[in-house]
Amino acid sequence: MQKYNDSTYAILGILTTNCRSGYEIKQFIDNSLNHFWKISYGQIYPTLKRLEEEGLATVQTLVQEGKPERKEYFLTEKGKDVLKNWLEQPLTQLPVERNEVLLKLFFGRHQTKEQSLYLLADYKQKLEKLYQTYEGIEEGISRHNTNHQDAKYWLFTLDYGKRVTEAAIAWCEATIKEL
Amino acid sequence: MQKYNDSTYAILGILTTNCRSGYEIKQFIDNSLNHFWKISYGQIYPTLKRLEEEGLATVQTLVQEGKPERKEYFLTEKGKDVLKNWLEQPLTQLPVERNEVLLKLFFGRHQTKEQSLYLLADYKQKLEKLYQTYEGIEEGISRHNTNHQDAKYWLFTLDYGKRVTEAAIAWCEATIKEL
DNA sequence: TCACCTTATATCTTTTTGATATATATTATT
DNA sequence: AATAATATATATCAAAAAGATATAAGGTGA
Repeated sequence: MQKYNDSTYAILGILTTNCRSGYEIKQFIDNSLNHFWKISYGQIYPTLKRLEEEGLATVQTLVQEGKPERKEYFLTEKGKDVLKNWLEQPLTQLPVERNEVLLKLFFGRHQTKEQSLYLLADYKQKLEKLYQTYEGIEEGISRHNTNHQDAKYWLFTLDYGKRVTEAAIAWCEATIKEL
Repeated sequence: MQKYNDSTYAILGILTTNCRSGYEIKQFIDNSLNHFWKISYGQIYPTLKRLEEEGLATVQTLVQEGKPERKEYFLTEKGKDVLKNWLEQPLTQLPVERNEVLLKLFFGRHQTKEQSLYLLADYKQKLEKLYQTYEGIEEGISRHNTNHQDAKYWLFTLDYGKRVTEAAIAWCEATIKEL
């Protein structure tokens, strides 16, 4: 069987919700997947094209008045199978993080203490804001989508974001003290 | 002043330690930066070339017998300035994570409960192994490099890794229970 | 001694990102 | 009312980064 990258599977998964066009998929990603999987248009459009070429999805082109034309994609049985199959595989690699703060702190010897402290305080503040964002989304889901079939799983991923962010905030505090 | 990306600054920083060639830099990254900043050869070599072209570093080519020739890079004053200047700037973006497990769990509705449980158990196990790796590196630094000027900062970044990993492990446990 | 693995160095291809393009609709400002 | 700015909707393209492959030598085990 052909091999696809994880972003392709993410798009397959999103097509099981009612997002059909590249634009809609991008919206969905930005709203729901953003904290653990970002995808740009430059990936989405070529991927959709490939899905169609390889029979994992079908397209329908809609000519809309006043708007650019819109291509709607629908999963085929084969597409659903490929998604299911991927879901069954255990993960191949641990998550990768790129952390600019750690990178700067790593070379902290070339900074003054004040600079390092400022760096950490600023980071902490941004993390706290992020945490609040998570809480907001969580509340939104709990309020409006409680009976959505996917809601349960969405909340799990948010909980992950909250816990990890919380740990990072605690690290900031501890490191500020130790500096 | 020219703009550079963060990997360039990472390489500038590494050149302040005694790593001089592309190969050595890669080793250093894999050993010390890996958990928050991965860089491939495909970035390192072009970056070194550019550093030289723009006067941030100088090169010396050594012909070695029995081995490919080796280019050694040395930071110039300008290079040191550019690094210092970057260290002073606050962070521009929060760290980005790509988490395959969350991606799969997000589409958990298409899985059986057993599959999700297995996914989480497997993830948890990998995280625990990672945690142990951090502890190992931490011990190594504490034992051999306590008086290295950079050691303190290296330990901070490791502490971050440990705390965040710990939080992720706790999330696995909680989610397994809730499923 | 041959096959395989590791070290050391570097390049090339594919993926991904980030920026730009186009066209219309809507809202805000002078 | 005219103009400007912003948002929606769609898509492509150039540049950066990751991952795979290349080369050359040395070491190791059967």
